[in-house]
Amino acid sequence: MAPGSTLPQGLNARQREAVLYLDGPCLVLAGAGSGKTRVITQKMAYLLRECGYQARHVVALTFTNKAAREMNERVRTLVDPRLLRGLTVGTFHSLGLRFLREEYAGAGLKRGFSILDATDAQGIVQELLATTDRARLRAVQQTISLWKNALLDPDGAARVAQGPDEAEAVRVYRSYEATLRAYQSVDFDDLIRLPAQMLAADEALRARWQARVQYLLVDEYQDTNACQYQLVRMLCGDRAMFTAVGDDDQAIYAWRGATVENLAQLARDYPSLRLIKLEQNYRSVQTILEAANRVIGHNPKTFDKTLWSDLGTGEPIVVTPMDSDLAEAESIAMRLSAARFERQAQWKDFAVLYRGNHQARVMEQALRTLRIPYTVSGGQSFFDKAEIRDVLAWLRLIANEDEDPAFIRAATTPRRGIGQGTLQALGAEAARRGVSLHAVAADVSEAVLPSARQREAVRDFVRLVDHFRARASRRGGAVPPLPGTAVQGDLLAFDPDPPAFDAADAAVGGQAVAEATPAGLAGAATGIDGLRGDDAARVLDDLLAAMNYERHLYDTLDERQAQSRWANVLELLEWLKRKADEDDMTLLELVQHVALVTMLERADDEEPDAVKLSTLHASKGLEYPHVYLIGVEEGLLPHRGGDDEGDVSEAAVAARARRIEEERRLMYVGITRAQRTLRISWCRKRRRGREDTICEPSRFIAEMGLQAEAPRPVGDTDPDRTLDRLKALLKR
DNA sequence: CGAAGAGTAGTTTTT
DNA sequence: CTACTCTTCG
Repeated sequence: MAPGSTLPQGLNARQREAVLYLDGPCLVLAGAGSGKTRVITQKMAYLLRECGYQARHVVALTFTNKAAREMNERVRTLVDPRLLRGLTVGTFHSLGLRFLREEYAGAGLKRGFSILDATDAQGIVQELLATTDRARLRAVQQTISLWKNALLDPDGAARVAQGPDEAEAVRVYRSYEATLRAYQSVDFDDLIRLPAQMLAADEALRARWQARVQYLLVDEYQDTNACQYQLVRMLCGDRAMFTAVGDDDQAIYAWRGATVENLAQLARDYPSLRLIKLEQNYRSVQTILEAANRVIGHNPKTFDKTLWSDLGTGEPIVVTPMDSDLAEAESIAMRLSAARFERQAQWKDFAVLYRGNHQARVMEQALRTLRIPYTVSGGQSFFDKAEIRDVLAWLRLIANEDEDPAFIRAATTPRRGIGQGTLQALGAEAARRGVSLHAVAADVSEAVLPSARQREAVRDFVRLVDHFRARASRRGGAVPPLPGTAVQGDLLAFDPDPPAFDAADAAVGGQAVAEATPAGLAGAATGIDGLRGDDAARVLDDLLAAMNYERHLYDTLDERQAQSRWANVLELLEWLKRKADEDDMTLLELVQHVALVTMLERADDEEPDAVKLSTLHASKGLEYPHVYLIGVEEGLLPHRGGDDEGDVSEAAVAARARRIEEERRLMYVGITRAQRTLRISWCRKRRRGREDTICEPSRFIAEMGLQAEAPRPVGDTDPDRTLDRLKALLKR
C-alpha cells in the first residue's frame, strides 16, 4: 500500500469507529473472527501516519510471541518503515523485561540478572518442598504463581491462605522469593509484577514511563491478570490513551490468573470508556456460528454479543461417536485423506483440535501410518530440550555467576567429575555463608571438600567458566577485569528515549537511585555485557569446543539421537549469532531473552502444507477451513478439575461452575476456529493410564443444539466408501 | 562418581 | 507406551 493513502481502509462501520476513536480510553469487544487484529494494526497505522504519533511512543501488547509477530508483520505492510522505527509490539513479558533491563537497580537486581523459566522455578520449589510428588509440586508452584499474579507478597498470601496445604505454600513462597533474590533471578511472573509494583510506588518513575508510552494497545484483554492490569494502568496514567481489545467469551486462561472481570473493571476505572462491539464475523458459515452462539449462550454474560456472518449457511456439523481414541485417530486420518481428495483441498486447510497435549500422540501415530504431513503446535519448545538447556546453562552462568541452577547444570553436564557428593558439600557451605555455589567453588578449601580429586574437578570447572567470563568481558585485547568488577555501560538494543539510565550505580551495590540523565555512552562497551557481534560468534564456538559437548552426546546416546541433538545445538548457535547480529543485542542480553522466546522465527519462511494438530488453547486466534474437534467427552472437555467432586460447600460448587464456564469458552473457541466445516467426535472408551474408562459425550455437544441428526455412523456414505478404498490400499 | 538397568508413575491448558 | 526416577553395580 502506498504511503499517504487514506486510512483506514477496508473496515466496516464498527471497526472504523474503533480505529478512529482517540478521544479517550476505548474497549473493543471483538467476537471471534470479527477482525480484531485488523483493528489493532490499522489503528497503529492510523496513529503513526495520520495522527503524528512517533513510533517509539506507541506500544502494542500481546500475550504470545506469535501474536506479536503477526501484528508486526501486518503493520509493516501498512506503514512506511521509516515511521516504524522504535515501535514496540511485543508480549507483556518482553515489555517487562525491557523495563527491568533499564530499571534493574530499583528492583534490587544486578544488571546481569537471569530469568528462570518454569522448569528452573520448579526445581527450586522441589528443593524447598523436599518432595518429588509431582502433583504436589505443581500445585504449590501454581499457587505461588497465582498469588504473585494477584499482587500478593508472602505476607499478603499468608493473610488469605487457608488450610495446611496453603500454609505450607506460603512458607515455600517466602523461601522461594529469597532464593530468587539470592540467585539474582526473576521468574516469568516477576517480569510483570516487578514493573507494575515499581511503577505504582514511584511517581518519578511513572512519569518517565508515561512520557514514553503515549498510546497503548492491548490485545486479548480478557486474558490479563491483576498484575497486567496494574501495569496497563500505570503505563497509561490519567491520560488514559489506550485501546483494549478483547472477548469475554474467549477467556480461557483463568487457570493462570487471568480475570475476565478486568473487562468490567475497566469501565469502572475509566468512566469515560468508549465501548465498541464487533459482532460481524468474517470467518465462519452461519451453521457454525449458530452452534457457537448456542453453546456460549449457556454461560452468564457480562456483555451481550451475537455473532453473525453473511458467508452462507454451510454444511451441517457432524458429530461422530468412536469406539476408542485409537479408532478416533485412525478414522480421522482416513477422513482427512478422503476429504482432501474430495474437496480438492490442501493439507493445511485442516486442523485437528484437542484439549490436552497428550491427545496428539495417538493422532500423530495415525497420521504417520497414512503418510499425512502434519505439524504439532506447542508440545515441548525448542528451548526446553535437554541439549539446548545444557548449552544455555553455560551462557547463563557466564552472564550471572550467582545463578545456582545454571551452575549445577553446567557443572554436571557433560560429566566432569563433579557429582552429587561434591555439589552437596558446596551447597552446604554456600548455605552456611549465604553465597552462591560459584562463590564457594571459586576458592574451595579442604574443609569444604576433603577429597583432592573433587577439589581439582571443581577448580578446573571454575577456571573454565572464569576463562569465558573474562573473554566475554574483554574488548580489543584489554586485560580482563577481575571478578566482581563493576559492570559498566548501558547499551540498549531498543534505542529508547531518553536513555533512562546511567551506569555507575552498579558499583555501589545496585541500590542507587537513578537520575534520568542522558548517559554518555561513548566507549561504554566494556563489561560482561559488551560481548556482541563477531566476538559473540567466536566465543560461542570456543565455548562449545571447550565443553566437548558433541563428544558427550555421541558417548551417551545412540548415533541417531546424538546426531539430531547436535543438530539442534548447532541450530541454537546459528540462531544466537544471527539474533545478536540482527537485533544488535549483546549475547548475554540475548541469553536473558531466550527464556521468553519460542523459535517460531524459523517457521516464517513458508508454512508447509501440513495438517495442523493443536491444543484448543494454542488454536486461539487461528482459523482453518475444516476443523476436527476430537475427544469431546465429559471429563476431557469439560476437563474434570481437581478432586473436589464430593465437596458440596458453596465455595466448591461455585468454583466448579466457573471451571465449567471456562471449559465452555474453550469449546466455543474450538468451534469458532472453523470456517466451513466442523466435525466433532467423542470416544465411548478411552485408555487412561493403564485402564480403559467408559466415556460420555460432552454436555457441550447437546448444547450446540444441532438438528437431531440420527446417530447413524454411516451418515455420509460417500466418504466412507473412500475410507474403504484407503483401508484396502493400506492392507497391501 | 557415573552408567546401565529395572521399575514406576504419569496425562491441562503457557509466557 | 514412554519417559523418567531410583537403584545397583563397576
